[in-house]
Amino acid sequence: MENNSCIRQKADIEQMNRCKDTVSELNDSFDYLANGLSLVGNSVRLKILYLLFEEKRLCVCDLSDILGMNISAISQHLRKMKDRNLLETEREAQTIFYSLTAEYEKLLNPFFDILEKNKIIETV
Amino acid sequence: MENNSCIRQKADIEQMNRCKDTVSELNDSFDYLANGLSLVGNSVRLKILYLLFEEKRLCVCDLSDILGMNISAISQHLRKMKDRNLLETEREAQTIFYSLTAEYEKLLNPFFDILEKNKIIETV
DNA sequence: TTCTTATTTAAGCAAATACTAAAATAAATA
DNA sequence: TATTTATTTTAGTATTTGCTTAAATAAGAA
Repeated sequence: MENNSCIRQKADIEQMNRCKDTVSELNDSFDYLANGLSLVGNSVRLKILYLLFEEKRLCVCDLSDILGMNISAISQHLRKMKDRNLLETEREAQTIFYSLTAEYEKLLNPFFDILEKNKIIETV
Repeated sequence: MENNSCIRQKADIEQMNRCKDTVSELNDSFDYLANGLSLVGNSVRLKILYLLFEEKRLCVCDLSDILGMNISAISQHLRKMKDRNLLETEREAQTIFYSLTAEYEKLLNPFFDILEKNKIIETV
């Protein structure tokens, strides 16, 4: 981090300051949002989220079977998403069902739409 | 991957098969979308995307100055996003300006809205 | 209480990611 | 043509992430 003296001759000082203000103001929001999006930006977790969107609720064991992956690996993905409030759980005897939180169901809808559209295209 | 014999007694076989079909049908779409979202799910890149949303276009050097980061680091982030079509470039003499592609400007709008709302809240 | 079923947690490792530093490209100007 | 300015690329390294294996919880059934 020595090389940030690169300021162009033509650089718009006012613009630079406006941008720096935005970044420092929103710094925590950027971190928080990026962390949430990084959870969605993994194909195993995206599959889990989409399956929960379609099926409403599933348990670790279902997901392990569907995705052909170790239960422990799935459980660790679910935990991360629950910790960040993308998912919630309800227990039914020994079985713990995971589902999308209302907030993220809504937020992720545009992406689920994209996937749904692709499904139709690929089915034709 | 030995432990996926966990199928619950109560598991809904029809549901499992439906889910497996969805996953195998959409497999490439999941990978592609997750890869795109993983790019957005990094706070440095999210900042870059939001700044480009607000300012329309910026060069590596501007971003390096605004974010207080090495030009090389920023350049590598920009390249990844350009490769995946989140960003496009236009050259003006020696300076290369980056901007959001129309597609991602639209797709990321709900997230930019969240950030904008936080900005107002934090400013009050 | 012991056994089974469903799930989580902890430890360890391999692969992926982000950053630094240095060298390479590329256009404009002297 | 040589120099400056703007940017990219390459190589190396440290951190993070995702998965495996094994041990730990937790609830219901024998």
